[in-house]
Amino acid sequence: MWSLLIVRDIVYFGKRTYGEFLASDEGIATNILARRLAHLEQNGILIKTPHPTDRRKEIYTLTEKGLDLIPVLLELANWGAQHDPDTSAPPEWIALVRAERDRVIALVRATVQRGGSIFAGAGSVIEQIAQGR
Amino acid sequence: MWSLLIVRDIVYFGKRTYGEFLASDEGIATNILARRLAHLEQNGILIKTPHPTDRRKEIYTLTEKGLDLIPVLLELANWGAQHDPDTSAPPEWIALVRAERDRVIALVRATVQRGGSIFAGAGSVIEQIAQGR
DNA sequence: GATTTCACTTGTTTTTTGCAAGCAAACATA
DNA sequence: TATGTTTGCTTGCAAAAAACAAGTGAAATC
Repeated sequence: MWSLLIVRDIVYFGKRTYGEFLASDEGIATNILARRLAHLEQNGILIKTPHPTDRRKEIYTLTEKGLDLIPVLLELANWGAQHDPDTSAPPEWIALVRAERDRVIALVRATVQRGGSIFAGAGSVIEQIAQGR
Repeated sequence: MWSLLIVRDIVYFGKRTYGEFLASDEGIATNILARRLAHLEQNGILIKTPHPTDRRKEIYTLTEKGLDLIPVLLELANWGAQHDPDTSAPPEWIALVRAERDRVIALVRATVQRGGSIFAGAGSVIEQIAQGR
């Protein structure tokens, strides 16, 4: 029941479609991914909407309930940075979260809500932080 | 891999022995519990020490790495309080965590480190909070 | 000395996962 | 317009993991 990995992929890397989840996410099996997505949708953590131009695709978006998992994800990343030797989180990002927790949470939330992510894509959180300095 | 439930039982309810974990924890199977404990021990999240008076028992204690999971647990509880209809966390506790996060984390950490817990036993965190007011 | 408690282990069955392939609808190309 | 490709799944089947039931030995209790 590690569905939190999907939420993490959305928040950190801006993954939004079935194919994107399948491609990354440390190699999840396609039937398991389908089940987890259905499960997350049933639990009101994300919703599926048709892609505006490509009607084959579905866009998975976090609900309020899903967005509220962001603090949990940040704490987990912080823990991993402290204790997991092969963590992938950039040290300056971890330091920023520790120093300005509330502001970072609000910024991440607003960014993800409008389709952005922490690390990937234009208008990412790290990009905004870099601009604002 | 829901080993976090064991850590939660330690932090919130002061569970420390195999039998205590087995009794609560929403009915975990005994062989699975043994495997999870071994796994947590291997990963340096908890350590097993012989009980001082009863030599049949083993005491499971959180390491520094394990104690550092406390913020994650508190965030999960906060999320559950917001969105899980049948959450068991007392509202006043959740409110306290939100209002004085850093102080609560430090207090919980110190309490668990010396064998206490948030809710159970003498000298629990909620008892200390009630005293200090 | 017999019984109970405690922390496990050892089968066995049931559920979950991983892998491979397939499928229909929608798009892209020619 | 015909053909091939992409996309989001589903379907069988083997492998791994979990739940269930019972047992074991050491240490405590009676």
